[in-house]
Amino acid sequence: MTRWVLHVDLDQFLAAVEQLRHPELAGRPVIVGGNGDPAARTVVATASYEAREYGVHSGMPMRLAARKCPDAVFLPADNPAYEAASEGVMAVLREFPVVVEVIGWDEAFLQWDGDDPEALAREIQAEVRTRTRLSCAVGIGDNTLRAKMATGFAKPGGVHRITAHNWFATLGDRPTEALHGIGTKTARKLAELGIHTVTQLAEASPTAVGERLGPRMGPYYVSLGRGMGRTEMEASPYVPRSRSRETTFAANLEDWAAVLAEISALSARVADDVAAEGREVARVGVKVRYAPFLTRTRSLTLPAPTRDPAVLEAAALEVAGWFRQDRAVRLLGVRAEFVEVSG
DNA sequence: TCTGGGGTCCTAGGACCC
DNA sequence: TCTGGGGTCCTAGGACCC
Repeated sequence: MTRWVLHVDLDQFLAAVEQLRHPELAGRPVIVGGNGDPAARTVVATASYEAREYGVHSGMPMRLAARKCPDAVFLPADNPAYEAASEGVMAVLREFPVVVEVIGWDEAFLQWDGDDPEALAREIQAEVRTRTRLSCAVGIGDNTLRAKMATGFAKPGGVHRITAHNWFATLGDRPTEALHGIGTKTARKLAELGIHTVTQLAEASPTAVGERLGPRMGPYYVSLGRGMGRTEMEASPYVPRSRSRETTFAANLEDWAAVLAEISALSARVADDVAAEGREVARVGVKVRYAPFLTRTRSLTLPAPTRDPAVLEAAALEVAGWFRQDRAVRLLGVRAEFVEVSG
């Protein structure tokens, strides 16, 4: 028996859910994001495979997506529907003799001790398809990172295995940015240290990288290069650290009174979320994005933890008062940080 | 190409205390 | 009178991910 980690990743999840409940959209380019307005100031959440053929992908500005694929069907994001679909999939996964750690609507890690992980992966794919009509890719690894990286080779709908045996053969020559956890900024800093590939990162000195990228992050990045990851999954339900609400306005706010009105509205929504959570808030933060794209955040530790909506609103308004008020505002956000729970 | 919304964790500096 | 080193909390910002 060997310990395996399986990474289950649903294919084009949001678009797939929409195509299932609107069968006439099957086979058509579907783009989900924002309020469904292709001219809105937002980005693509998920594009169906048909839309991807036009060069549309997640994170792309919606207007650009509309230009690339004008005949696509544009749909607003319907989060409750995706949450429900996700629950259905996770319930199927939990019926297998595995430890399931949910890491997003469309992703989960599975911990399994056994001998034929490919067979298990195929069974899971078949069962998920039968019960939910959704298709998924499964990455197999000897830890979370390798399983997650394997999924990239399994999409769409396939199975792929990466372990210590083929880690460097598969990824050694790839740029560091290919690794889950390394983005553009970090890749650039690593390049300044002469580290361009996964193999170079694996062979780098953790201390030297730490001097440039931080005492914890430096050694962590080197461990990513070596393909290190967790082998124990956490099945206990996720406990959020914070709740936030934010809005980008179709037209910038020029008037500070309007800003304050929005802050009040956002804090009311956050207070509702907090109440649903049944927990107390320790800190309140406000985010302001000015035009063209300058973002500032300020926050405040409350004198005493609370879930009182009036106190949360007063705190948000106080923090909002610390910002400069003479520039057009593109986005506002309010965030509540919960009192830490121990254990 | 004019860049969402909802999150997490890390870093670094300053305040404050012993 | 001047100075130390360590620990903890607070805060703003950065980076990354789905």
